[in-house]
Amino acid sequence: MVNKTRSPQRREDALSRDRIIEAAIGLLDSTGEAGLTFRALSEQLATGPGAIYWHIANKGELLVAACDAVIAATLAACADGETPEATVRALAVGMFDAMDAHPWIGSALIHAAGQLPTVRLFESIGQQVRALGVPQSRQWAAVSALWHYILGVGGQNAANRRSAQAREIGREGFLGEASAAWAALDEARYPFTRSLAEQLRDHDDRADFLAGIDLILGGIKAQSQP
Amino acid sequence: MVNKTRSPQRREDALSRDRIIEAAIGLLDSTGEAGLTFRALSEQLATGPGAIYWHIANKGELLVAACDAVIAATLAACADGETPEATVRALAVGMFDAMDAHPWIGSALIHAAGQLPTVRLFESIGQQVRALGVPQSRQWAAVSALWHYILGVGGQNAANRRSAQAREIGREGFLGEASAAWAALDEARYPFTRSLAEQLRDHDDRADFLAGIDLILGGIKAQSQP
DNA sequence: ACCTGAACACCGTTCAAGT
DNA sequence: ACCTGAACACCGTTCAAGT
Repeated sequence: MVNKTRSPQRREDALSRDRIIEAAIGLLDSTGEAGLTFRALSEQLATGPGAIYWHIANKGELLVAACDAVIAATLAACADGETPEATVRALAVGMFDAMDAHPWIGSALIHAAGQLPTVRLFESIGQQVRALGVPQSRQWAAVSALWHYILGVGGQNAANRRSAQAREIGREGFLGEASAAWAALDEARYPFTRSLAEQLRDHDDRADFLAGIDLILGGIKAQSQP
Repeated sequence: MVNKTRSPQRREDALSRDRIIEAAIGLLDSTGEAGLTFRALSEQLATGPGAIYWHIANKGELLVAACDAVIAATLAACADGETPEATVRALAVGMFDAMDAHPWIGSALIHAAGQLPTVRLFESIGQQVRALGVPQSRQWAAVSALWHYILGVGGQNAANRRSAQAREIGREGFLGEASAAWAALDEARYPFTRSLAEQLRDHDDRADFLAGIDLILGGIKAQSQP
């Protein structure tokens, strides 16, 4: 009759690392990076700010843990494609959608350099690059290009979101303003940017992201068979 | 005898937007992003924290302005190469070195989404992509890929620097630890990352960065002549 | 016009004290 | 073992008061 497993029978509402991370993700999603404070978090968990420190060392660790929970779930949900290329695309799209649903992931990933969530992602990309048949000596460059590109897009999208949110305009309003600003640039100094003003307003983030992935995949292929 | 230009004859040590930005850059370089506070800055300028607000709206604007000063100087110093490809490489290397000398630039650029410094960089890349002969319909994707890649590397390098600085180990110490961590990963779950542990320790950031640029340039060329 | 510096409303984090 | 919440040492920003 004695329960040998030492799973403690806690009150339903007991604090735990996982419950804290879950609440942190919710707070980050709903109020953005600036909205995650130990006071707001502890209020949501019906406790004091100090309680959280029993389970988590500091805010940095909390952010990395929240990021890792999302990344792990995202990578696990990415189905393998028919070809390595298709799998890379599925992985990239999965990451894009995760960063779109959780705009704080981009900057969290950058701050988590070298830690668990980045290793997960690096490994997933690396396995597919291997599967593509890229020779050893060029694997590093190939993974690095895909990796930095994905992080760059994530960071940029997150910044755009934050900017739009701060000024209480939606995606359309943000793109409209940015497009107008580009159109108003000095023709002599900014001819290229100016010419893309319209394209900026109408572009599709997701499709453009994938186009970039394909471009890099094309570069990888071109290197292998010159 | 009357001086019609209204350039005021200020005391040498009068505050100005430019002097504030200059001091901010110095503080960011020497103490990192966390070291830039209005108190530290005003102390360095021998004034009170409130004085700065007469010249600059808030901290965000200060960071963008500091970033813009560095970017403008960097782009101006990039010499044109013999070919568009060479110019893209010169531009990329210039940005890499700037981000290496001022590790805070990476995250500042990401936060400055859509503002002056990013427009400058976008324009510079765009003009070279045009010069490469990329057709209109593919210019956006090409610029976007280079752009996000450069930002991604900048953000990542900045994070690595900050991490190394926080733990008071140098670049070698940081890479040594990271390499050891990769080598200690579970072979079954992280075969790719594990296999690159040694390469991580010995790699050359700058050369790898350029390899990525070349890979993307290769992808752009491959798209144009399939 | 430009600067001063105290004051306000926040932070992350610590820690004695409780259960 | 786990939680409480007051307290500490900071922030960015404001603003009456000065020159």
